[in-house]
Amino acid sequence: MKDEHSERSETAWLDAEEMAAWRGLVETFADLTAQLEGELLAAHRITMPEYATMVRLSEAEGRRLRMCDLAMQLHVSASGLTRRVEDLVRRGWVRREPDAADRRVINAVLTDEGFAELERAAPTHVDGVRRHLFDHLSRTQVRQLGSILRTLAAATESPEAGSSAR
Amino acid sequence: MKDEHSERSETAWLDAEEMAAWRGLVETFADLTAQLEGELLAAHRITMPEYATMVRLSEAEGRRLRMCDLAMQLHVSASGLTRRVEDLVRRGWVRREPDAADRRVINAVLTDEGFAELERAAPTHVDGVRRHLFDHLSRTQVRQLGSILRTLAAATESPEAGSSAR
DNA sequence: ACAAGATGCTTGCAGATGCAACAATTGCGG
DNA sequence: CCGCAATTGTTGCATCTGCAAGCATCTTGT
Repeated sequence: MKDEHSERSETAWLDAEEMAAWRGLVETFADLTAQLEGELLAAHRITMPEYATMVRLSEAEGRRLRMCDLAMQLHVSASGLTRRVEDLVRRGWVRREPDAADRRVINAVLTDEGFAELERAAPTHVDGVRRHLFDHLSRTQVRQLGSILRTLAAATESPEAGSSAR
Repeated sequence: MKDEHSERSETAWLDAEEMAAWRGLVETFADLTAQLEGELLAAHRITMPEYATMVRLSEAEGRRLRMCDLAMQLHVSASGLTRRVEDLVRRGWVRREPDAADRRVINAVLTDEGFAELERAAPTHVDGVRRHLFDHLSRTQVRQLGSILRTLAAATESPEAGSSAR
């Protein structure tokens, strides 16, 4: 498969439809996140990374997560998370607790203040997502988008056949 | 349409389908860009921002763009672009030329070496996009995605009616 | 039980980026 | 024609992030 575009010097270019879709995706996503980031920052002085961090903690069992698990979920390096949590601790929204079972581990725990802050900020974010994204899409389009994303998620997690390099 | 979630003080939460779509979008896009960035870096020692910069220049009239216009297209600050171009100049891929008509202006010009490098790197990027994105989607899905993105682009650029806050 | 390797976290350092301040140039109103 | 605001770009400073190194702790093989 994919043999018809054996790349000579000429690359297997994306056709017009794919190109437009790709460009649009990058552009749209950039705009969208910039908007959301701006609104959240203006209304609550919270950055998106901070928000995402608190969201993950709020959803975790006991509102707590090991640093390494949290880093994994947030797609950031361990060192990056250390500093981010440092900051959240300084603001009183997160507490650091050593783990009883494994003394290497530090648990990041969302404080009551952090949870309250998150409850205040969430509407801004959710409204932003709705206003900038879903309000413009039909029910059908939302379903289609969901289907597309599920397809991609499935493809990514499975053995990703198709890559010749492994 | 969609009037059932009139937001009172209670936030209009995203329903399960919207929530999944939003999360999936963020997650998928992050994975995708990380992959592409990694592949481009491994194969050509070029970062995505560098690549995007050269692409924009290559598409411009005379392969040149005023710094401010380029910054706009790339969604970066003027200062950020100054440093990025600095680096590309150091690598011989971009040249800086004062503008004859407006002496405040510096034109960033893609050099022949830069263009050649871009021609070498583009296949890696394009293949990545195909492999990680379009190969997993049906023709119909690509069309749907394109349609969704066009809808959003149109909504973003027009007076964005629907926002109660302005 | 012990040594070696794996795992979890932090810290030093470097790179990328934005904002504010600044300099140079242009354009516009009177 | 003059002066002042707007535009264009660069530099200083702060922030965020990742990688590599280092330390502490856990796990595994023998």
